[in-house]
This record gives sequence, structure tokens and C-alpha cells, in this order.
Amino acid sequence: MFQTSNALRRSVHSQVTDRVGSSIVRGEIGVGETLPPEMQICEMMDVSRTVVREAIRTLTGKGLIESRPKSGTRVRPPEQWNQLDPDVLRWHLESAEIDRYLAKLFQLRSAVEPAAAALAATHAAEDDIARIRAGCDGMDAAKTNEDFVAADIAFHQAIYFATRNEFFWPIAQMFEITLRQSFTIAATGSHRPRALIEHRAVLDAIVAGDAEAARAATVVLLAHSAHDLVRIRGREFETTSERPGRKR
Amino acid sequence: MFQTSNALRRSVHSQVTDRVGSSIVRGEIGVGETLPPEMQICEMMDVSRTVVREAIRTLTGKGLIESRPKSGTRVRPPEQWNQLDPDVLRWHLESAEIDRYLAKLFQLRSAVEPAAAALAATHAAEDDIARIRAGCDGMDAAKTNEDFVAADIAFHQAIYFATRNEFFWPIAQMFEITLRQSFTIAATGSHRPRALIEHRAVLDAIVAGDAEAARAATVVLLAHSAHDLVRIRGREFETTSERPGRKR
DNA sequence: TTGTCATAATGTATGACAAATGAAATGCGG
DNA sequence: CCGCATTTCATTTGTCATACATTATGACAA
Repeated sequence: MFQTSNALRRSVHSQVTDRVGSSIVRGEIGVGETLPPEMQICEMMDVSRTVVREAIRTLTGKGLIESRPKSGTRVRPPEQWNQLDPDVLRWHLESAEIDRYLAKLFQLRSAVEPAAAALAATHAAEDDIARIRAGCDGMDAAKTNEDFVAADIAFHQAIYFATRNEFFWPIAQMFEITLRQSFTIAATGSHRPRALIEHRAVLDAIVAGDAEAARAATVVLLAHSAHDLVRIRGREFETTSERPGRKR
Repeated sequence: MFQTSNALRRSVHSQVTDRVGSSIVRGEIGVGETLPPEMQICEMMDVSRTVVREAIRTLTGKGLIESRPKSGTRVRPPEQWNQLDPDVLRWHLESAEIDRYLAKLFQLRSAVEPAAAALAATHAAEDDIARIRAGCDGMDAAKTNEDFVAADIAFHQAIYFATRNEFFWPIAQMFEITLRQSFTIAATGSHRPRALIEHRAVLDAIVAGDAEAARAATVVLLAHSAHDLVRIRGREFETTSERPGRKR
């Protein structure tokens, strides 16, 4: 049984959270400005104050806003948002500048994933390796493009989990959200074989417990991935070391 | 005017959030188990249901729990927690295994910061550089150890902001929380000169717009930092590439 | 400038009802 | 009597409405 419509059937306060959070991330409210008073939001969205307050609590917890009696609820500077929070991420990716954000997320991934692979090589347990291998095999056996991408995601997530370092895990979460929003990252048939070989190289290095080889193999994998992204979505995804000039 | 006592004067729901969240992170409730019903928590903590519900909303927003009518509120698997959320981080660091967690956070930092410095070299604006330089100067001019550490933190945070990539910022937030919990990371006089030189090296590379130099200088800086940490807090902080054996 | 106070916003408490769901009770056919 | 589907029931979260407490802002006055 599926959830018939996507946004249907969800609780009222999560809908309010979405609307308010999205409009903050979108920049409609502006840093330092105050939201309308709770009662006013109630009227605008035709819900009870309970619901509005719980939505505000959620957003406060994600660092987007802070409220004080009398002075109201203000938008905090984006430096203090939990930018890696799944919801915040989603609100970003719903915006018009999705390609910009995907590129930035890829920058973070490029920074973290080689180190994650290296840590996985030294810290992975047997079942971690089994999950990584399952990802590889899944890519191999995939008939549809959808299956291939799913296995690909599983592979990379498994590497983050294999670090046995929970602070790497939020980066893994990032994938699901990112990929769910933009499905065009899929491997388009032709370079599947190469991708497969490169994934196996990472797996082998991890199995061998060779941290440096795992790091190197991941760097290669990501470089090609970036190249594909440039081809598909534009030059925002160019590698970092190619922009010498100072801005502004 | 300061907040006289640390935990005093805080709102009731944030106190409840702390107590419940802390006990979850501490593992007192166990993954998959259900919390007591809301009304029961009300009685236990002698607060209204409003407060308990808002606390639960906050924790739900951080991915710690999920609730459904009748079945109750369950603890989600730690893979889905927002491990980099400041509160979650704090609850971790309040636990007994603080050194373990500090070591893991340092692993993440080691993965990200070299890349952040490289990005800063190519993307930093003038005011970003000014902030980084201010950090250096602050370390130079520091009389007390406290001032030195504060400037040190400011320096590193400025580098993350200079990436102009908001998804690196949560990592920077990490510092404040980490350092506020354990102040022993301070540079103990003797190796201040070396630290200063290494920080300036990073700054210079960023000013020059040389990404690879910035990355390399940061790697050096972190290596020495890790060495100091091992000396002060124990061998948990050893570099990753030195543990060949497979576990379990 | 300083102190006081009115006021408007969030914070907390309470009680009621709606909705969802897991589990027990029930009914039916075998 | 047993197995299985169905219904009913009870428990827990979800939502609403209202009242009052608390706090900080901004105006006013000394």
C-alpha cells in the first residue's frame, strides 16, 4: 500500500512546519525579521495555536528561528541553521537554485567520502562489508536504471556506516534526500561498466583493510562522478581547484 | 549582564527536552522501545501536556523519535538521528564516553577541514579573509590561555564560513560545542609558537588563493593537533591510518 | 537619564474531543 | 472444537479552545 498522494495524510503541524520552514529557507522572511504573531499565523492557515506552536518548536530545534515573549519570533542567521537537517535540506532543494545546492552538497561529499572510505577500511565490521558488497552486487544485477541508482545509493551509504563513526552518518542521509529530489544523477547506460569497476575497486580496498587505497579509489570515483554531473546538469559542478581568482 | 546560573531561567519545555533527549542519547530507553505515554511524563516531571508535547516535537525534529497514535512514541535507530545537531552533540558529550566522542568528532574534522581550507582559498571574500586574519592576530596577541583558545576557535570557524558553502557550516558549529565541553584542548604554552606559525601558513595559502597549499598546511596543522590531543587525553586520538586489523 | 508601567507577545496549564490503531472479543464457516 | 475474518473496544497521540502567567519592549513621567 502506498501513500496515495505525496503530501496528503500528513499531520497538520508538519504541514505548517513545511510551509513556514520553506518560506524561511526560501528567504521570504529575511534574517532578523520577525514572523507574524502566533495568533495571526493561526488565522492565516486556519489551524489552532497548538499546531502553530508545535511547528515553531520544530523550527526552533532546527536552529531556524528563536522566539522571546513580547518581541516575537525572529529568523536566525543561516550560519546557525542545522543546514544538514533533512528537512532544511529538502527546503533548500525545493528552491529554484537546486543546481547550486546540489553542487555544494557534492563539494561536501567530495571532502568527506574519501576519508570515510579510509576509515571504513580500518574500522568496518563483517556485516558492514557485507552491505557494501551487496551494493556492488545490486549495481551489477540491476535491470532498470532505478534499481541501479538504488544500489548505488546503498553502496555509498554503507561506506559511511562502516566508518563506525556516527558523526559521518548525517552525510549519508544527505544522499537519500538529494537523490530523491533529483533523479537525473542516474548512470545513463554507457558508463555503467566503468562505474562498476570503480565501485569494486573501493570495495576491494576496504576488504583488504588498505585505507590509502580506499581513499584513492574513492577520489577517482568522485572525480568521474563530478565529470558526469557537469555533463548532465552544467558547469556548477566543476572541480574546486580550477577557480584561481578572488571574488568580490 | 550574564545569565547568572547556567541551567537556570530556561524555559520549561527546553528542560524537558533536555531530560528526555539526554536519556535517549545515553541509551536509557533503547532503540525501538517506546517512551512512557505523554500523560505519564506529565506526572513524572510535573508539567502540563503542552510542555511535554512541545518537547516531543523538538526531539522528533531532530530525528530521535517518532510517534503514532495508540502505538506510542518510539526511539528511532541512531542512524537516523541528526547527529550533528548541537543539542544531540551536547547530549553525547555529557555522557561518560566523552573522549570517545571527541575523538570521533576530530575524525570528521580531519576529513573536512583540509577541503574547507582549499575551498576557502578559491572562494573566500575579503571580509572572510579579514576574519581569518583576525583569528591569527588574536592568537598572537592573546595574554591568557582562554583568549588564545577563543581566537583559535574563531580562526577555524572563519575558514569554514569562507568556503561560502553553507553545508560546511554545521561542522564549524561543532567546535564551539566541543570546546565548551572540554577546555583541555587548549594549547599549553610551550607549543604556541609552532601553532601560530602553522596557522599563519594556512592563512597565507588562502590569501594567495592556493588551494593545494591551504589543504596541505591544514593537514600539517591537524596532524600536530592530533598529536597534542593524544598527549593530553589519551590514545583514542591516534591517526586513522595506523590500525590495520579488522575488528569483530 | 532613569525608573515605572501599560501592553503585546510568547510560555504554560487545563479540559475536551477527534482520529488512528493495536488488541481483544466476536461471529462465521469448516 | 478450531481457524480465520470481522467487529468492537480501549488506549494513545493529534487537534482545538480558553484562560492565565511571564516577560520584554516602548512609552511616559519624574
